[in-house]
Amino acid sequence: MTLKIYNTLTRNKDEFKPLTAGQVNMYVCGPTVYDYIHIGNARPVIFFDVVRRYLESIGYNVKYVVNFTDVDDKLIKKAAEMGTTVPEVADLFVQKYYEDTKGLGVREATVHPRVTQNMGEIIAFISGLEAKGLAYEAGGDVFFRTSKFAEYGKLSQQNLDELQFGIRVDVDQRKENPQDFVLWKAAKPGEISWSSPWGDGRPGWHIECSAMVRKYLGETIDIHGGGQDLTFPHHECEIAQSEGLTGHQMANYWMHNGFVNINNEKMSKSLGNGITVHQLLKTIPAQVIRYFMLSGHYRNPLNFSDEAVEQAKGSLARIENCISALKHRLKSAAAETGGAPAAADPAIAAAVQDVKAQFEAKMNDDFNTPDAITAVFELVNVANPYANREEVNAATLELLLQQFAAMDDVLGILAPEADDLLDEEIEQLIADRTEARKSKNWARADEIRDLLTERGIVLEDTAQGIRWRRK
RNA sequence: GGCGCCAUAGCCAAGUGGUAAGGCAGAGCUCUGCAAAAGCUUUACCCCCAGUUCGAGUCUGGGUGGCGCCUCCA
Repeated sequence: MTLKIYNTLTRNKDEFKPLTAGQVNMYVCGPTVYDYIHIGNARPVIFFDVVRRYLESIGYNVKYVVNFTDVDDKLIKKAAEMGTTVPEVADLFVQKYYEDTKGLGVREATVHPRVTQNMGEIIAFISGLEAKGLAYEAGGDVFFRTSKFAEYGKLSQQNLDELQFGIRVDVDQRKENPQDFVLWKAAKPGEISWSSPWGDGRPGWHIECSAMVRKYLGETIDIHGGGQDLTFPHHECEIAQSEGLTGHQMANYWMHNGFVNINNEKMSKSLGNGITVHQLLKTIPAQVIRYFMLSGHYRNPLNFSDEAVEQAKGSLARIENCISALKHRLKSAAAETGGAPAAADPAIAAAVQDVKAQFEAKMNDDFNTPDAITAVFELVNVANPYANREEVNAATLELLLQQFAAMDDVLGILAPEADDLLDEEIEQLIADRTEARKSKNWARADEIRDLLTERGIVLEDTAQGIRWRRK
């Protein structure tokens, strides 16, 4: 079974073939660290984390690079507002990025390079472009000469004659062509700057990714990803720079995720409806956020709302209850079988194989996470009836649990193994309730159950004794 | 103006031309001391109009509605 990836470059689901067998080099455009990351930023963060996890799960060694843009106009503005320096703003929000993404269960990238720590490579890159006639200097700024790169526009399939340049930002009159873009910006008085052959200044936005991709991953990489808004101009410009300089294709597969709307509206500063991950994690478990993000296909728009969160919670509860039931049965099953290991139930084993195959087939189909989640529910639909049987065996329970774990290793939607130690007081209350129930003292039993509910512990009476879980 | 995306049940969301997955919510039932969890049952003329086809949610054309990008927004 082969992995297919929708490639923005070809507008087609292409079969994935890595440059080097068993190895995937992948770059995703990271945040500009001038503020907390918001729910929109969280989508590529979570989605590409899942891409990376899936590639690893099917045996690839993945080198995953996510950059930080730690100097630009927004940082300069923020530093002025906060009465501090650009590096301090950057350090603060890089730190917050790590905290928030860790909170979302995201595995750290192989490398998180920062623009300001790669200034030599960036300047060398621009010099290389200049030497090839692909860049020109004008008053301390350096621009990319798009007229010298015939394929400019191939990623976004834009017809340059039809583009309306300057629709949002006035065209700099020093440009030879309006579509030329800046590689190096001369510093204004007092601005943070680095010295260069063109005077003091700082890099333009696009050049950092070209320079860091080349440095950390090579001239041609396997996968380059980011939000769909980056297709043009950002990724288009990266291609122009990198392919202009090296003469080699920059990335074989270009992936772009869709946007997150909030209550069916575009998230924007003017609407004031931005939500940071930092805020979100205070009230919503990370697993619920991940489930929500993965419940839609990554290229489709996704609408965030209270209702969507509630639905994600409810859906996850079904999976978690199932796993909780399996674990509970496993405890008593281990005691019942008394050491004689039984083989897994063949019908269940076959069903588990089907689920495994379904999960992989869906992930192989351009990372169809909504359908992959359906495979998880198919397993729930197999596991629940089994967990309700009078007789179970440990091997089957373990097989089911392993398959849940394997899928969750990719999706990361289940809460990590909680510390099952209850305080003595709570243990005692549960024991008291069991006594009360034996003597049919229902009032006392219900009283204790209510007490525990208030403490966030849900009790479930089963044929195999009390099962409890944290709410 | 150009390029591109989307439209499936109350909600979310898949769907390779061959009788429309899955989840949430709702209703009823079973189990339970009562619950919870679980199980069973239950809900779609796939935005509209043409066309191609033995057969269209799926392909083509035309509408309608929503959205993204067009130089620093994921």
